[in-house]
Amino acid sequence: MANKTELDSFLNFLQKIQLLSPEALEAIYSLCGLISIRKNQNLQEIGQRCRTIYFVKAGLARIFYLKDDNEVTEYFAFENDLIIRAESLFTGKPSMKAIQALENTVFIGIPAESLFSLFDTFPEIERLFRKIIEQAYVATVNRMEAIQFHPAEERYAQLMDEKPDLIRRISLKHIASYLGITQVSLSRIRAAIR
Amino acid sequence: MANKTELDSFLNFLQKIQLLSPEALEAIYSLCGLISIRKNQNLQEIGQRCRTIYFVKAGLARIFYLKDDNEVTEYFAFENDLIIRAESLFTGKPSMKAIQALENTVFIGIPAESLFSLFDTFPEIERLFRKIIEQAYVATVNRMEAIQFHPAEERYAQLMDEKPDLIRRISLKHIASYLGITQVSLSRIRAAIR
DNA sequence: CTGATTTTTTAACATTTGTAAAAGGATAGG
DNA sequence: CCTATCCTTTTACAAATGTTAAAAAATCAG
Repeated sequence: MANKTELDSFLNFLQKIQLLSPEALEAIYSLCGLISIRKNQNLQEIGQRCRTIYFVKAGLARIFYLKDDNEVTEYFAFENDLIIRAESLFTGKPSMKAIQALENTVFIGIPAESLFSLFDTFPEIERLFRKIIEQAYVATVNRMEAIQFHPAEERYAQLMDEKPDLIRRISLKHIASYLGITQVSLSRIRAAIR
Repeated sequence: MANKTELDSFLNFLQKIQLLSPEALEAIYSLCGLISIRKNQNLQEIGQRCRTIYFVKAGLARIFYLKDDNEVTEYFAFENDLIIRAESLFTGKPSMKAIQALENTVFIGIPAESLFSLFDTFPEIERLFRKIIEQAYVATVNRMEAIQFHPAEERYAQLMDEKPDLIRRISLKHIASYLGITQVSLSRIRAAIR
């Protein structure tokens, strides 16, 4: 198990979403574990049922899946981001998605079942979790809108504007698949705005 | 306020997601109201802050927004579907989206603030709501995947397969915008598979 | 029923994005 | 330092979808 200072960033992250009593914090704390994964290794493989909620303490990771033998990046998680394979966690089905470290990465992991069982004792933890999902839901609806109605060039410009880190730390092929375009197409876009 | 039989379908819908105590059901029941909207009229206008959660008791409705003066349909709600402008409800910002009745429609409405304030007394209602959002979130992630990586023709075929009702009850221009393509493009697709 | 309005289809052309293959750069391990 | 590998760009061409306009079909109101 991790010691308390190692979990500071995570517990702070949670407190900003929903203030928690010392008891609830302690209960969450006691479930947390640290997992280190080397660059390019997978934290979770495709086909596994997702039973853990992760938080990136340091490093960088992504969720990806295979579409016709091509890797498609669904999500990037930087330091202090949650990373959850929700389609599996909420449905109980095996996940068709993998979690991969794009740099040497330290994750904080919480077993989902243990966390969920805290909901009965600590409604405030269920509330925290509800708010997390609400935020993720709104973000996803907005991203869907972008993919549907903004040309790839705009989406690239916006992404670079919001997260200039991406281009420094993530290979362009991953960024392309995240944007829903091919690498060739992204190259063209980059050439056009140069 | 509505009488109990009028709310049966709604309360049944909720019970299937999360079993509720009689007290919790009664608390929800007492907040519900019925609203009838004629075909092509808006239940909620663009620019209003969303403060109500709706359920379609009878009829058919959609959420849409304007993109360069064109109406884009984000969501269709048939009988026994929830219809919520989440981006506004969860953020408190004015909604850029309208709710419109596509047929004469009877909605059940619950003031969101009143419902949310039940969360403190009835954790089971917060749980219900958490599960509703989880389902919506997973559905949205899947839809995003479809839009990103399945050609329009496949998406149309799948939609017709899952909800054959759509084509009978909804105009093709609305379906086209829901699929993220132009009406002309949808016409071509329909001509191709004929 | 009839004319007006709306919806859907068709056509021609432009633009965007994809595919495949090759070349150029960068990087890591020996 | 050198080679092998991976990443990125470029090129040429194909396919999908958008744009505009007009015709055809369906729907609606009087």
